[in-house]
Amino acid sequence: MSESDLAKSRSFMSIAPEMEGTSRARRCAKCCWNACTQEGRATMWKEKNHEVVIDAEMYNVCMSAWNGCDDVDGETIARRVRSVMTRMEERWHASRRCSGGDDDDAGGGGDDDGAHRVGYNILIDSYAKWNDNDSSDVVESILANMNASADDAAKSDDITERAYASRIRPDGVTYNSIMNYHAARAYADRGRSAQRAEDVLLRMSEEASKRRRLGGDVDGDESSSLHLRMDATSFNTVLKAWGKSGGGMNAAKRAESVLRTMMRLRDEGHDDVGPDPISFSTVMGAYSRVDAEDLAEAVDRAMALLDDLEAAGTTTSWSGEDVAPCYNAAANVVVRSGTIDAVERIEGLMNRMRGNFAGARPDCRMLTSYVAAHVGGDGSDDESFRRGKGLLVEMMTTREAGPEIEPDSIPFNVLLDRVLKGKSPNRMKHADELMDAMEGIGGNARPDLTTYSMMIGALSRSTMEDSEQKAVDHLRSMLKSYRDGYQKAKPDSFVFNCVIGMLSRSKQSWADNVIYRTLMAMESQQKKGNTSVIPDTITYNMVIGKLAQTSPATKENAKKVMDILKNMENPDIITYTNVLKIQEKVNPQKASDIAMSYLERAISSSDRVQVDRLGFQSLLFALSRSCSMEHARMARKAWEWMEKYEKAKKGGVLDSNLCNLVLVAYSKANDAMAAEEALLFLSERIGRYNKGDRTVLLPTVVGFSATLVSLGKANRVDDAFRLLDIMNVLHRDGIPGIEPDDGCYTSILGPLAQSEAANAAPQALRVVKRMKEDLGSLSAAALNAAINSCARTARDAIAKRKAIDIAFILFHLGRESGACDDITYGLMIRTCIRLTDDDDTRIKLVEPLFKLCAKSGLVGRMVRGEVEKLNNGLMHQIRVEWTSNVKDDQIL
DNA sequence: TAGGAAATGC
Repeated sequence: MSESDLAKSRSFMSIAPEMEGTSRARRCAKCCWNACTQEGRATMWKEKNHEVVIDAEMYNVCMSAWNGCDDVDGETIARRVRSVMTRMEERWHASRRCSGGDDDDAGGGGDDDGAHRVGYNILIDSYAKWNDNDSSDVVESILANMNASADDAAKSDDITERAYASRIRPDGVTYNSIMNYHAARAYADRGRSAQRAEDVLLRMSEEASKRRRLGGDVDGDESSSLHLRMDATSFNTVLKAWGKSGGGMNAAKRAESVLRTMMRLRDEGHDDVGPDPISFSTVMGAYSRVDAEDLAEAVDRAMALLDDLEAAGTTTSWSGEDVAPCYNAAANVVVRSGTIDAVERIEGLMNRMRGNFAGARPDCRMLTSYVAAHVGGDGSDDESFRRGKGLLVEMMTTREAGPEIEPDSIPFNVLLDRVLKGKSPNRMKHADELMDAMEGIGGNARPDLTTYSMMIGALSRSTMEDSEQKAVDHLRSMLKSYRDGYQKAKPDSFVFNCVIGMLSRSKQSWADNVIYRTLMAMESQQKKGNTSVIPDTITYNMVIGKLAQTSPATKENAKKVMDILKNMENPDIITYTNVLKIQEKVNPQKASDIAMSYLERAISSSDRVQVDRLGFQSLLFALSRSCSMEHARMARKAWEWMEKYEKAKKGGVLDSNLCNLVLVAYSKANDAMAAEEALLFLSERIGRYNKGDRTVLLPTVVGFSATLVSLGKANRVDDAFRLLDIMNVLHRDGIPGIEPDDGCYTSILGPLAQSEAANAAPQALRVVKRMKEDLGSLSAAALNAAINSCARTARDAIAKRKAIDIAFILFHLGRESGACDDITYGLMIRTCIRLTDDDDTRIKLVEPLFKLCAKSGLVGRMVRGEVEKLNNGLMHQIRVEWTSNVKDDQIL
């Protein structure tokens, strides 16, 4: 930055306070920002030339400009203001250090103003705009530091230091800003922040009397800074805090008692803390936010407050305009109370206002309550809708002397809200009529963002067949209205998302095309600088949801989904639910990796848990499809984490089906420890159940089956039997869905057959025998799995001989139960072929099997395949039998 | 430094 640039910035900044309007405020802020961030270089330049100095005032103007920007979010404002302040402080401290004795440099720190209370006041004010962030301690420490610095500097013998003390000492604005900070945070914290605001008021009062006692001696000749005066604003800010606190009747009464303190102080002669109309309307606002059952009492309190207002009005110069908000607030309490005579009471209020304050007349806000009183609380019948609409149109229609009440969309929107929430079958027709009326009146009464949001929102909830067409039409007229310069119709992400959501659910053939065009329109709004239209998490979720829905799932779509995910700022659980939905079909291993990393983050982050039922299910499901032990362990960890969280919160995420998924994950894992850990998980739960905890969630037969799979894999048949015993006990105890079925036995037998254990065949026989005992019959699946285990395991001749015996025992057990199918014969033949070494023995075993098979009409593909493996001679013999016994269609 | 309005996604 050159000298002239800096000079330009300076002169620009000097006119900044007169500037209004967002874009100009921003431009100014940007200019100041540039000036201040370039300040390091400017200082170097200054040191050479002894000329250009960015002084405290320039910093203050810069901070004030940022603080005044209303089209950036509060966090940005607070960070920018703080950043300017930090530079200013650094600069100030540096110049104080070098001014100590080195007067070589005439342009050095000595002539610098240094930090000023105005800057800190702005800083505190900017923190109040940063929502969802607790800066209470930061803000309080700014105040404490200002006081400490001032006290410190005031003790100095140096006159410059003492002047600094007077510049930095907190003033009334500082204290009011601190209270305003707490008031801004008070929303629904049930009075904690309001109490803090009130505490600050008390401290302010103590500080004011302390300074009065000290008189003008502390800060030398700059004694004006010792004046600290409380004013009505200080008290009103505390009233606001109680009103916003969400503390219901108690908070409203606290507010009223502060108001009564103001009246007492006024009566004692402290005129500048006497209540003004704002005080009264704020307290009445607090009464309008009490719980439903307290509203009747709230109406009485509001009326009593009006008595006090009117009494005070006789000795003040309040105009009708000043007090109108109080009557409006009272009318609002009346409407909320839902009292039957609301219309009459509001008419009474209007008369009362006119009678007590000359020139007072009802305004748009009063009209809003009046119309709301006409249509009542629980929706409206056709008659009261017409009356309400007629009233609005009449009052806002221009006559010779202009309209009775300035056209405004808000009372229309209130009526529209009631109509849309009402039960009249004509409500959509009424809504359209109302929008036409708004259009007809024109100006500020034209449909605005709220109107369109309500209409489009209502359409997206309705089942009308052409609702998506209507919503699209509304969005179009909104865009046109905004394009024509109507700022109140500035679209935001909500209306776009709502329409896109409807279209993505639509069955209309044109919907996909219009989704695309709507996204384009969204992008174009963004490009034109409409900052309230940003594709957000919900937008992306709908797009991802749509991609994940397409069937069959393709790799291309999965990749698109992953690209979107990568670029998303705040993917949430719904995003991941959709991402997993498509990845599971395309690449299950990747799906479980994604689930793993999401859960790792969720578990380790200190933030509030953001996992809902559906999301948790898809996360566990993804993990349960993996073969990795790490994933199984994560499934268990996530379950236990969620269980702990639910215990504290009484949520409803977990159920038996989700519990099953943990055990399924272990059953898939290829790891020696899997069975052990699955049992541990299970026995911990059963142990709790046995100790009398009836709330513990147990898996169903699905989860137990999965555990039996793990045990089968590990060849732990005795443990499997114990588990079956436990299932029977629990079943008899009345736990639903836990009785062992034939699938349980198959679960043990299947992996047993896959295992390479030498004793697999006798183990399988034990299981089959137990199955027959327990259930009275066998299933083909179980039987086949057992026979299969005979074929795979035997190594030496004796073991082979034994395995064949077992296979035939199994076969006969199967025949007793009528459980043999074509696969059974195939497996038997395969077993015989594999476990015999000479053709004689082989044919001796296979031939009767085959005959039996053919006789039962069970020659299938597998039998055919096995028989073809026999050498030619044998093949021939069997073929003779085959062709004489088997019909063609059975061969195929 | 007060006061009247709306809402989307698995």
